[in-house]
Amino acid sequence: MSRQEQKRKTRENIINAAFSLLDEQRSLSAISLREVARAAGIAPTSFYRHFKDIDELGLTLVDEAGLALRQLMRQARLRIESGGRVIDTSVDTFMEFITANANEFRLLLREHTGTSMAFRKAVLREIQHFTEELTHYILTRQKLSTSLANLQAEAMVKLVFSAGAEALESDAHKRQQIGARVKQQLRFIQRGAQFYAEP
Amino acid sequence: MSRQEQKRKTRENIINAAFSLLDEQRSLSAISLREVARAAGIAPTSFYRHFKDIDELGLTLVDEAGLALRQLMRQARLRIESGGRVIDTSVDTFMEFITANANEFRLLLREHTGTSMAFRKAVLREIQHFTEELTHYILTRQKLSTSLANLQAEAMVKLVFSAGAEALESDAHKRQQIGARVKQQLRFIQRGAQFYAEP
DNA sequence: TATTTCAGCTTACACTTGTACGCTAATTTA
DNA sequence: TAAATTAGCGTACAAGTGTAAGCTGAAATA
Repeated sequence: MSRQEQKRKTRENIINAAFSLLDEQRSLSAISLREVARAAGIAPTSFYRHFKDIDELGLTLVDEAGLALRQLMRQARLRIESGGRVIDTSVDTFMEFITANANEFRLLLREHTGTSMAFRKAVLREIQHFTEELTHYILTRQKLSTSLANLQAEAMVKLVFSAGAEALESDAHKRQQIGARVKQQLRFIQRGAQFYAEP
Repeated sequence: MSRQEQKRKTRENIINAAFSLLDEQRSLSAISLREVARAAGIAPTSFYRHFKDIDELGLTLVDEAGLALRQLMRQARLRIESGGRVIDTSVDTFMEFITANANEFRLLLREHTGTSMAFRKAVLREIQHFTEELTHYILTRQKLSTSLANLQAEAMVKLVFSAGAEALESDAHKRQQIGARVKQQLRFIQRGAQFYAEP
């Protein structure tokens, strides 16, 4: 096996090992370099061949999670364009996402309010990206000013993420209830924003 | 000084010391018993005379922060009853609260998505209490079913807390903007819920 | 083929952590 | 006053941490 190839593979092992450690009980700041190395099957000091810090690994993980989030958005868009109702389809897709990518989403949630400014900013960037896309989408669907659309999008994203956080620690049944509730709440916002748009 | 009195005082020192350590960079799970003891001016082992665990201290801190939150609610109610506009007054009061009690609010925010199930549940209880009170209040002001009022209250609380999180790391100017935004978003929800109430 | 590069290893060190154990001195109780 | 209680302390230990230093063997390069 080529050297490059091997290195890339080990790096991937480290990343996967780290994600596997980020369950309900561990945050980024609570996993140690040695622990990650152990889970990745390498010596502690070999870690440095791939990342300067454990913080550098952390930022990489946030980026990866953000990537997954963007894939989610793309999927939701596709489903909507092939005839789904906007709110229902979006929420359903989101709920599927956090089921399939629990640790990635948990990472984003936790580090959003976490102890590292760098991590918080990294997560915020992902969320803002999410919000911007939604703003743009709203503008194509409702007759609203940009600023109203942005307010609406921001509120919606916050509610959806907040519902996602709840769903993350619920079983399938409860999760469906949460989904139904947030859908209704999103409709409140949609109607309300529309109201303020009219002269 | 009486023994009881002295003990209560030391306990308070421990609690204050812990709060002072919970700044932007530290979460409950990241402060060590020894650190708290050091900051409180006692020997590490003396800590055990007051708390079984550092987790027991953590729950105490969450309770204290929740208490502060309830005081905030009472103050908002008073201001509204003496003639303030509901949404504006509530948001303004909330923003004052997180300015004056930054570390307490930060604790609630962090542990809400934190690594300890016990802490998450403790915080959730406080937020639910908040939501219930708001639901009740909405019912006295708007003509809505209980379930619609509850949906509305839940959405509002989530947006306010979310805005609080943002405000926590902003200066006074930005904080005011955040306040203005969330006020508008709350009006969306209010209008939207009202819409769905009509036959 | 001879040389250089470098991913991964072992060893080592100085720290920090939680907490068990037993002592002291002052307050409380009898 | 004599005895009991107890808040707080000092010492000690095992376990974990990050990371510096230097080695090895195989792949890449010349």
